[in-house]
Amino acid sequence: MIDKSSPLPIYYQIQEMIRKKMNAGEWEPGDMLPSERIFAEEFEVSRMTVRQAIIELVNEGLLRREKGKGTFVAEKKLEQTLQGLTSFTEDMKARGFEPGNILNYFRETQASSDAAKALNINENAKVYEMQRIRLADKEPMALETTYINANLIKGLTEEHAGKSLYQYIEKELNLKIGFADQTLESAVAGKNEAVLLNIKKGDPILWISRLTHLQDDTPFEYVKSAYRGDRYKFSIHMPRDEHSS
Amino acid sequence: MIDKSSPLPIYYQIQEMIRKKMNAGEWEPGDMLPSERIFAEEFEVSRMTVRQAIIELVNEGLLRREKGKGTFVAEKKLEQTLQGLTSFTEDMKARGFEPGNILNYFRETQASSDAAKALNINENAKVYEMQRIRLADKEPMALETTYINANLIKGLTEEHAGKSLYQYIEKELNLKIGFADQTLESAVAGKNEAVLLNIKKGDPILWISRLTHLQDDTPFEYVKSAYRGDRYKFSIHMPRDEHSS
DNA sequence: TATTTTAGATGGTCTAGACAACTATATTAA
DNA sequence: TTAATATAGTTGTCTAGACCATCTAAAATA
Repeated sequence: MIDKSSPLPIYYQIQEMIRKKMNAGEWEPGDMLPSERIFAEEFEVSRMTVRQAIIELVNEGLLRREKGKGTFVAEKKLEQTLQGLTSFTEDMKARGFEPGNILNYFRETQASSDAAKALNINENAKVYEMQRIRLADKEPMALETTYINANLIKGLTEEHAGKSLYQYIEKELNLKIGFADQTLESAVAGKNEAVLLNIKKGDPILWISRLTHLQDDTPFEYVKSAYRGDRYKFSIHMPRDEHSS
Repeated sequence: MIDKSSPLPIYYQIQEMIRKKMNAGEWEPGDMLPSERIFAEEFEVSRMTVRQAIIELVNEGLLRREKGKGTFVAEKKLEQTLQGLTSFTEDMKARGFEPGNILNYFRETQASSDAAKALNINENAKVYEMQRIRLADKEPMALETTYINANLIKGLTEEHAGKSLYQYIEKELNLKIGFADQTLESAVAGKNEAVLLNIKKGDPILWISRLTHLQDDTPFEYVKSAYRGDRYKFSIHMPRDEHSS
């Protein structure tokens, strides 16, 4: 497993081995890894070398160590980052609301003009399109329309509307999600939004558009959400770099 | 300098020592630090212990190492973060507008109710309060009201309204800026905003509130901005963690 | 039975070296 | 003078231990 004559550092080889086992699902979140001493014995290396491998993975957030207990596979960052930042469900829970959904429609269709532009595809290219009313404590909070590039994300069904789309993409399709760009702008409700959100025409709404990309920068999902201005505030924390004098 | 009998780990003490010297300006960006062996000899500790201190500082971005050459103080990232993210001037330049200001007033007064609440001070505590109309290509873009805790940030004058407040705080007062929390919400313009922003009553506006904190978590600045909904979109990039399987 | 003690396992810190890889400088040979 | 070579100094990697602090579970005790 470990090649001591390789030009690759031993600690690096151990790192890669651990990464692989985690990716293969052999070690799952919460699982305890063999102790440093066991690793050292197994690979016939010094414990410090094992530690060097593990410390880096801990810094990356892949592993978690607890003194006196052991080293564990960390919970997936998946939920913490994009998921946490973009999931309506998580957002509402964090605000103390009970999230809910009403699916207006789910269909496979041709891309509309703005969706095609955002997703960087032709106007007649196939997309999945769905519209949901997002509820918080059973009262409408947002009207959300999602467009997904059907040539990239294949095999999507109405079932996925309720579950985690990102999970499906990463686990089933084995694609890596990269980043998302959002824009926020203020507007007033038109007749359509007013009816669906149970507010009056001319009431303020917050338009949030999200364009989600794969790791290779290909956009695959375009979401337009109209949040009720009377119920929703968008919050953002901007940390200063730790290292700045 | 290093207390081996201290309960604080030696590597941690070395870290703190290095941090202090950098903050004190004794070691400036680009400077080469004493080599690991020199440190080890000076403190009479093992070189591995010195390395543990340095490696963490490198991970934090404070130091930079080059094999065969040495360890150096990294360039600082001052302007990149908060400054870039919160400065109207920078924001407008990036959007291709020519930024401008009209100062409506600057005064030292007692904190209003919501400002006091945000800044976590008494309602009769002294604050600097200023209101500016922010222009983009000579046309109103936002109406901005700023409240600053006058007991924390002393000696502010009308002069500072046009210049960089953060620069003054960090360079002159020697305080460290920590982070900022922003909230965005949609609303419609009242009579006052409509007049000052040259729009109609009932037109959409985007309220952006920012609460800026010092490094010790003390809030010192509260800014309420009303952006014209027809001119302004707020953008945010959400990178996925590099390390996620 | 319930509580306390103890033993064993874990990660956290540290040592006093070693050799490899890389960089810059000084020396030597063409 | 120029090019090749040695040298010294740097970080990178690694060893084979050591002791400490914390946690868990088994064993001893009340």
